[in-house]
Amino acid sequence: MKEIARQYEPAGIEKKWYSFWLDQEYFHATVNPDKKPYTIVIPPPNVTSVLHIGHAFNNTIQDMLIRYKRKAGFETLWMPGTDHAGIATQAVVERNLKQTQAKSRYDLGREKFVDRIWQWKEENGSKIIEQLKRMGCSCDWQRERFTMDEGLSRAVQEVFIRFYERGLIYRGPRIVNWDPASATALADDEVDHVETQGKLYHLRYKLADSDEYIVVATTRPETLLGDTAVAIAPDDQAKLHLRGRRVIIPFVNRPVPIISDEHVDKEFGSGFVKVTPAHDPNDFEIGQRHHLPQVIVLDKDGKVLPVCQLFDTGRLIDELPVPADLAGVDRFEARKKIMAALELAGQVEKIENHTHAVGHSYRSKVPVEPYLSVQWFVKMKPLAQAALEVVQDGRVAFYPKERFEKTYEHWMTTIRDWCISRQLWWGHRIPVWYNDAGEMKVTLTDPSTANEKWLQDPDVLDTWFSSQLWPFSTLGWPDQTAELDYFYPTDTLVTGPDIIFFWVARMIMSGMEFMDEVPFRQVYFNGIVRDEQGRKMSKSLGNGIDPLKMIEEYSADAMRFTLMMLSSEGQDLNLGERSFEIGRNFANKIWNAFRFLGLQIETPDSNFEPYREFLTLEDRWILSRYHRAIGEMTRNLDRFRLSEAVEAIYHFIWHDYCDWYLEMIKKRLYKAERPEEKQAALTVATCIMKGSMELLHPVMPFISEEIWQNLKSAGEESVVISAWPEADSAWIDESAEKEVAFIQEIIGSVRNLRAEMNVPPAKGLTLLIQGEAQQTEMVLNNARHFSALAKVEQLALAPETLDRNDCATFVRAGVECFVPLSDLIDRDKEKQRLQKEIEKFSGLVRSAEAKLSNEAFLAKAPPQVVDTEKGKLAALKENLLKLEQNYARFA
RNA sequence: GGGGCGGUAGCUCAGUUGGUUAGAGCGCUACGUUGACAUCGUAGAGGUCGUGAGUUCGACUCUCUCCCGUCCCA
Repeated sequence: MKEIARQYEPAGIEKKWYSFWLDQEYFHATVNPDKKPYTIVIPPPNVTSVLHIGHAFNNTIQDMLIRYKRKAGFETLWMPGTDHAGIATQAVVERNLKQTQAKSRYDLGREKFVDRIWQWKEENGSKIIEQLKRMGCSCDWQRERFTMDEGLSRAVQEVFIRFYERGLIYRGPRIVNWDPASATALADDEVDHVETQGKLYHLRYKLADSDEYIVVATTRPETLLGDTAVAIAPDDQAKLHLRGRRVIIPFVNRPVPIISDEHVDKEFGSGFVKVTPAHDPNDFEIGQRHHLPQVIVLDKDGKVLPVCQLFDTGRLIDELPVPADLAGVDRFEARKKIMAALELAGQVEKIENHTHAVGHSYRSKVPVEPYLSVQWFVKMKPLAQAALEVVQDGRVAFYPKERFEKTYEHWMTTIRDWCISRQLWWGHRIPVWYNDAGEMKVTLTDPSTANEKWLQDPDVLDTWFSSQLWPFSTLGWPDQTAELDYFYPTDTLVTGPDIIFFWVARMIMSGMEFMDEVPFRQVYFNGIVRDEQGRKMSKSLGNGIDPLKMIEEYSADAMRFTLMMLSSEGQDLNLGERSFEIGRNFANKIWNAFRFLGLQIETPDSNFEPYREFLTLEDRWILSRYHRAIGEMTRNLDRFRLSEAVEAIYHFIWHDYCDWYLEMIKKRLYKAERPEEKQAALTVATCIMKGSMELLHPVMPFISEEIWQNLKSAGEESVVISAWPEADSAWIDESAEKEVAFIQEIIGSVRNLRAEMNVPPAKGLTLLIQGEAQQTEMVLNNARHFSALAKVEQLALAPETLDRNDCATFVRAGVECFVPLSDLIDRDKEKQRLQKEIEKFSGLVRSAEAKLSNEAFLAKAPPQVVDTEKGKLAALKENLLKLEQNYARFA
């Protein structure tokens, strides 16, 4: 074979094979009734995103599954694409506009601004797709979709209309989570609760008809502008006499009633709670129960309105004046001003420190403002039932099961309606039209005529409203396409647990509603990638790892392998940059094993059948181990124990194949007596190497292809499409495995003795043995391995005349081993060594004896367990006895 | 406040029907370039399995208590 580099050089190799695969269209899936389909839809990354290590991890898992299934004979579709990401994308382009032209989106106007976002998307939106290709992802790029494609947009409009017609969508005034930074509503699950050090302000509210005052505790004094009641707990005996009386809101001097409501906790604060129905979700509900009016205090940017708006039963009935120096002031500034005024007026009782969880926008990170506004909602309860059932009965299986099923069940049973309207310009426009008469039409197209003008609802839909359709909208729905029929339901979804509600739950709901079938059969939740100290990676901490840098430094294969090796099912993984050495070193190891073969091979041949009669112990052993590795790898892939699958191939290649097998065949390769002996070893070695590349391919696609191509036979094309190996029990050879394990143990002991007695590695040794014929023969038959692996130059039965006093000794499985060391032996050291061995064995003997002398154990443990224990004890005792004899003789 | 998850070697983690001499990788120590590989080889040190109790002949494994960490929900 040609020259092979001493070190694996991945850069050129990765590029070469990826474009080969694309040319061959291996990743393109077609409707093929002769094969079973296997489908994964990618969690569409935002168009704004660049590949981070979390993406790399998530997509490595998907690629591993897809490549495995492709080799296992399925028609595999990995559907790729990107998400338009409403707020994020709009924010990026807005910022950009501001920086380059110092303009706002309002300066441009809606149409021009949206054009501009499209332009930005065309220029920048496929960055992450190119990065996925660098990783080796085998997506069907010909089918790539975008959530604002024409087809997917049609699916969104269609779903909105159908939901509306089924009475599942409604519009109304509600308290929503308002993001003042982006001036839009958010869904409940787009709010992060952040533990915040705040204050609890105790304020004096005067009673209307006396000079007495009560003390109200609040975390948000600025909302007192919108108070319409003060509430106490219904069981608060000390305060009940005040119910029905009126108090004066300080600062604005407006009288409001004292009511009682079960929401109030009499133990919290002072037991008096101010009620601000337009600016707090709980207060909103209290207001509903007591028919309180609502006062809107803040505008869409979180600033105090010039005049507050008083609503009653949904209608604006009055306007309340606001002190001039507060109008237009930001909510947090307003808090300071109001508190300063109250201090002056002597209406502050006290201020305490108070830690509480404050809702923050997951996008803009500012505190969310509960805000009364008119929004569109989807009723969740009717959809949740079916979605809950399919998970409970296993039609959708979660991995790991326990952990996320509980989370999912809890959410599904306490689910609240979903606010889907967003006050943004980038996204799917709500297909609703209004005329001057205040009438409303829900329809796909503009109903305007020459004499009647209809205006479309200005809002767009929540991004998740379109991504919830991803598993079927990408396959052509609402059209009944052949793809939809063939590939839906998809098989496996791989995603992070952080979007179980945002996305996973909603896909299940909409899948059940519109397809009458689950969107996927399995959901694998991957863990979160953290830094070495277990912290989340973030821009602000600067502890992120750039996957592309890792690919350049260590190779894509190395990155993929490392991620998979270090992650156990659903568990977070902690990672430092040096972790990727694991994958790089492994690739290099494989490369050199291949290089070793290459130096021996003229033309690669992995068919060892013609040499079957020349197969030796180690050949039978490695074939047996190989078939076990196939079984283990396959089983673990099938049950999503991906790190265990990867570990199986790692251990097999590195330790079984390289450490032992290749070392054991060297003599045959270099000094075979007959050419067939060499050929037998070489073809078995080649066969196993090639097979290992098949197993390795899902996780390390590039190096496996490179090596496989060098070992393939005529007519074979690519490891991408060659058949997944099958574990064949005919090749499992128990006796070969036992025999090799036995000689491995003795070789290990000789090496250990060499190290402990400071015998130089280069010095040959003599090994003399004594024991049962069956065992000693096994050792003698493998003299060539002792010579190659432990530099034992002479191996024989111990003669009667042996002077054991000159020997280092050890006992393994009943075989006594003597290594004459007359000139080298350090008697004190040897005694110490024996003493250590004796201690170890006597410990084991003691614990086994303790067990067996326990009457209860003998009576109650299963007989099989007792027998095993007895056998164990006998063997241990025998070893111990021999050790003690040797020790006695030595002294 | 409610719930989930985790606490096993210096570090990161396996240990899935209770019986193992409790494992792996990295790191560490010693030795070592014999014709694949120093991105390597050989050997070794290192753990009262968070705490306390309980169930059992037997607990890293099952039950409960508490402590610590972490995430989600209110």
